[in-house]
Amino acid sequence: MSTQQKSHQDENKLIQARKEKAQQFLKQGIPIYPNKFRKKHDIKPILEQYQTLSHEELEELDRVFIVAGRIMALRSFGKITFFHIQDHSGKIQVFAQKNILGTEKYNIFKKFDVGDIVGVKGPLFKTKTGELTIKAEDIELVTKSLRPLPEKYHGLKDVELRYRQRYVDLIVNPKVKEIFIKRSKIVRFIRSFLDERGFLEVETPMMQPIPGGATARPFITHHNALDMQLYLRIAPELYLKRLLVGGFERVYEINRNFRNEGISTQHNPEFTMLEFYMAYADFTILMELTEELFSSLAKAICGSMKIPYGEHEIDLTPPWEKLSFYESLEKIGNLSPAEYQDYEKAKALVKKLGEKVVEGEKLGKIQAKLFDLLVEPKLIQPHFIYHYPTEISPLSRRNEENPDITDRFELFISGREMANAFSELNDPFDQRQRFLEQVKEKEAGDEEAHFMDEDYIRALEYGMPPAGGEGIGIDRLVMLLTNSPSIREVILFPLLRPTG
RNA sequence: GGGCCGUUAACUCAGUAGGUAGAGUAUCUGCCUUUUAAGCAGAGAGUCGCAGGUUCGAAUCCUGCACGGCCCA
Repeated sequence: MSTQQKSHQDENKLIQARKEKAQQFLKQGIPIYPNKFRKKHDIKPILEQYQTLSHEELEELDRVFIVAGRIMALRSFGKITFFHIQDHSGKIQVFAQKNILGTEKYNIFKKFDVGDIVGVKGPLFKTKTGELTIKAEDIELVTKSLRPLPEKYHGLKDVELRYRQRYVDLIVNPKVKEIFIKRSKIVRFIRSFLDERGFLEVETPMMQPIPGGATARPFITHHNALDMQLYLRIAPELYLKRLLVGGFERVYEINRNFRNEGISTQHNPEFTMLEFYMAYADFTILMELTEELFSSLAKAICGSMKIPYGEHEIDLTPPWEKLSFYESLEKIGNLSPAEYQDYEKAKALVKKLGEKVVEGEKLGKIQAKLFDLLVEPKLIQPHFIYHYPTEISPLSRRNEENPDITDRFELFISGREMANAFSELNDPFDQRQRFLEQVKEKEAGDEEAHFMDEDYIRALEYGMPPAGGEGIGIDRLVMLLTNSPSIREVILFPLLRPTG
């Protein structure tokens, strides 16, 4: 269906009427999309500064305010009208009176609709009910709105419409706006947290010839001029570590990753990730840094280290619980070493729990599935799970005492993975072996297995200082700090199938 | 991929043991100079998601499809 047909189809009488009204304005010489009005004041500061003043004090103030915003509610009484206008900062009531504006202006104003953007000039006063209000001496149309807004009391509830037309959601649901303001504050907090500690923010490729740094299916694209296949990145990790080789000792990047996988309340194909790398540090130092980051973030954003999430209260006060991967299988998963160390028994158990086991899958991977099924959902309060099997950690440094496990941890809160960190593997011999293992798995049919990256090996051969590195899912963090049940509530435009 | 649920006016929602499609908000008209989910009186507004089927008759029952939500994988 063409755009034109489509736009014709979703016309309705209300839109028709507004279009006709707009034509009437034009005929009267009233521009419907002028760009001449210059507002001087934001609404929120006006409310904050003058809310407490008395009637008399406001009268003595003798100040004219020039504000602009969208008409949100209109209560008309014939010769007077009350309405609210909403700008980016807040909402204030405006009082329009025929005697003050004059008949001509008042009659034009009376034709304005809820949703129109208007500019208002006038002094402040307080109504009988004590609401701080602007007494309009002038009102002009700044932008005509052609579509009716959702119902004023219930707002826009239809989840699908809210995501497809987020602009409407943002106009009518103040809580949605708050989430995205918080999201911005969270990201800004993280940046200054890292900047203060000497980290350098960098940007590395989103389009990569070899996708690396995570086990995930990539999106594939093609560059015409170079006639080459490119992948949207699944992680920035290998590029950031090349920068450690290059001599930057503390780097971070906050940006989008893309994974060609399913969509759920916790997964969007593109999502935002923080990754940071710290030379001359290891995973234990990162645990402390993570505790510090999360707890100070909660305090700054939510005002407390104890925050509500769903039916739980999450306590982010450090220090957090720490359990090794195998300890967690035993203590939280209630498994015995005999159950999770025996390949056949572990495999049978995974199948019994309803998860598939791919032929030839290694024990580490099966243990990870047991963890996902039996442990992860129970980790409501913050838990560091550390010492993951080497088989499932191809970029992590081996533990000095036991080469079958790595100096790696993941952080879980509210039953979800929030961070993944490790002492980085900087031994090019070992890294090559690990890549070769991955390539074998890829050849055996595991689409998520890592690619061999010869240039990355070459970089390690120049020498990468020992380092700790960590990735934190920003969307999930925002979900946690805004008490949002779905990742779509914290992504402005989540991916949806297009309609018709 | 599987299961369950949803889709009715611009928005929020009712609805029928199968029998002419409803309310509130919004819109339009009229009255109204301190309202704030303003009020009062009146009017207009719907391919009941789409396509088939059963039936004298389907928004309602059946099948398929689309989109979405939740849960599982």
